[in-house]
Amino acid sequence: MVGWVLQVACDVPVAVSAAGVFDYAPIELNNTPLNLAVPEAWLGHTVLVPFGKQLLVGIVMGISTTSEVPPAKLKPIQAVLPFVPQMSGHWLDLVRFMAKYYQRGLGEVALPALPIALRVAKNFVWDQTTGEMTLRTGMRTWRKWRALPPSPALLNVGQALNLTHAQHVVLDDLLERRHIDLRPQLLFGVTGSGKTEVYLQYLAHVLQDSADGQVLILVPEINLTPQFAARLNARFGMETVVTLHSGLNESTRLMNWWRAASGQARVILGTRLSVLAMLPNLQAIVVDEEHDSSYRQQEGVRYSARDVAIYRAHQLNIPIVLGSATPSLETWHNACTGRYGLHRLPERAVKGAMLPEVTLVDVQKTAAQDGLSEPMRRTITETMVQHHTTLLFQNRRGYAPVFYCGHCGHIHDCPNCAAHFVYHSTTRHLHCHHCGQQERVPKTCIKCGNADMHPIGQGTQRLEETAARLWPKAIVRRIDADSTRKKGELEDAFADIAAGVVDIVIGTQMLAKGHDWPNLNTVGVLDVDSGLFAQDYRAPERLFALLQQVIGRAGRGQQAGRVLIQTAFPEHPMWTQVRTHDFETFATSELAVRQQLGLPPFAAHALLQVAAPELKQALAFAQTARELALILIADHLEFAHVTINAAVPMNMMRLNRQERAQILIECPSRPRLQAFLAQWQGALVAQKSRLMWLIEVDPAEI
DNA sequence: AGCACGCCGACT
DNA sequence: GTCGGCGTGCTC
Repeated sequence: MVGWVLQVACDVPVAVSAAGVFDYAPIELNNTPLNLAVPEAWLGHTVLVPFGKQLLVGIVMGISTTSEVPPAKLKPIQAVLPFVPQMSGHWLDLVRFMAKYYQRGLGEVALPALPIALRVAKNFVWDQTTGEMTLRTGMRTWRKWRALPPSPALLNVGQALNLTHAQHVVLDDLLERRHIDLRPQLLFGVTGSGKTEVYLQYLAHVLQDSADGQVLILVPEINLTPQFAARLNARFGMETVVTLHSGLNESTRLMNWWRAASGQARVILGTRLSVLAMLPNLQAIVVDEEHDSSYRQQEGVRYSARDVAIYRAHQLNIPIVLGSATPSLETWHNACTGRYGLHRLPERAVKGAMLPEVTLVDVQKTAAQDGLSEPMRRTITETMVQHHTTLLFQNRRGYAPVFYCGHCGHIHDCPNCAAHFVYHSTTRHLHCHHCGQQERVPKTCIKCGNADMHPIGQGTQRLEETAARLWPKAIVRRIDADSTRKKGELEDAFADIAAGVVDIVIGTQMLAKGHDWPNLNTVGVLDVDSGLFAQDYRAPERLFALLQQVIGRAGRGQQAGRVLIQTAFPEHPMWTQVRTHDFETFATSELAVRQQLGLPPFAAHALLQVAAPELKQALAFAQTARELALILIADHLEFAHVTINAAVPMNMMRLNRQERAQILIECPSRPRLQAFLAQWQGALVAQKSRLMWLIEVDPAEI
């Protein structure tokens, strides 16, 4: 018997093993130089292990000379996987940190970081002729790439754009600080101020510093910003750059991940999942649009890719740049207090381009017919006459958000969720936007049998219909999640808009991000009033950011842009800062409110979420959890400032036939909250409840 | 989470 | 007589 064991992380829930690792006996295997004499060499290797009746992929997180498990129960590992690069010690530390911070098992964090093809044990097969282990997909491409050295970066400075004075100042400052000031650096630049060019030239310098260094660029959604990838390819070379996002097919994703993890690719452009990629020689990180909610993983481990990126940079002692026109209040607070560096780009980079003029249209005074007020219609017509493009922002897809019986007043709701059905004219069906349920439109009311059924309210489809009716000659394009299901459709629409051939673009927030359309000089904002009064404390922050992004699409070319916002509440204080593009005043007043109420960033939050077929079951478990928490607090002096709120039904109480309840936990000190959560988690696991529950750290919504 | 075992209703 | 429903229990 060998005197030590391998601690292997497998993707099983915390309820199975709080630590998330399982002990296995190492054995001598063919086809691997790993042996029993050098235990440390096994660390970070991806292995195949028997687990119950199944075979799982796991990662060796540690080695130990002792084990809680009786030796007779220890199983031997089955194989060391030959295609997966050995994970670095830094990467293993990152996984340990995340597991601890987000209260999850090591395997739940570590395995989702691998491409799907590598997580499934069945994908690994023994080649009968050679006796070697092979992968079901991607072997040919892998053989092509594996022997290649790190790709050289082209660093074609000839392609670099000329910087404005302000961009120069920021770039020089960032470059100067990159070895001496490793605080995260916030690049606070208005829309159209040329943040991207600053990132590119900054990263070019970082890549010049070392022959095999890597840089990571995080973006919220790659599909919406294909220009970014094209620009990186042009600047650094196709061989140098890889993209990592969930839209890639499995084999491309596998290969791109492998090229990043082996150190071959030098520039990694990716969405939130790429922050977990193994990058053996990472030298700098850029997080573009750092405030964007897409950085939050909503399934599995609920991490914030931005926060993980900041940890990663700190851990490696490398610089990180966060960019935004509307930073998150956490980030802004850190910049104001000096924990982060702050760099400003207050003006647009295109010569003469100004931030657009913003006008409010009071729809209480000027009634909006079919959602469009008279001033809005006139402005659209004027814009068309000038051969420019109007963007109408309607942040609600479908035809109408409510399907209503005029006789009895019944509203048709989704049977699975606590949500109204949305009427879609394209499919002539009622859709649930939460669970995907679709139903035929009932001919008569299901409640009273009357045939007086009609859609109420406005979505993008209805607006598209209205626009086509009011401007029959106009070329109208609707862009939302429904209009762009087919591959390539979105790109085509974007190309048309960029070419300036579209008169009216109608879209949801999909349109708000990152596009540069010089011919677009009018933006109409419809129907955002609900955001002014939402109950979530982050709602004003989100609305302000969204409005700035949308407004920022106007007037990026030579012509001045203009923005019309329809509202029934023109006296609402937020409009003053929206009209003057004054993020700083907005942020200062919001932060004052947060401080007064003891909300983040002045306190740390966590949420216990429980789901069950019946609300009372969910509430009962939450109630038990609350009592366990109160006992912990009573028994531990250090938990005195942890506040446990009442167990309440969640905002979206019912989702997918599951009733949901939650408890909010607040604490002024993050380390204490962490310590509390760890103990509470243990007590909850010990309940052995079969209900679905989880702890979310730093929840986005409460 | 998977995957087994285990004990009760409608079926070739 | 069995096929299969999902309750309960285990996985180094």
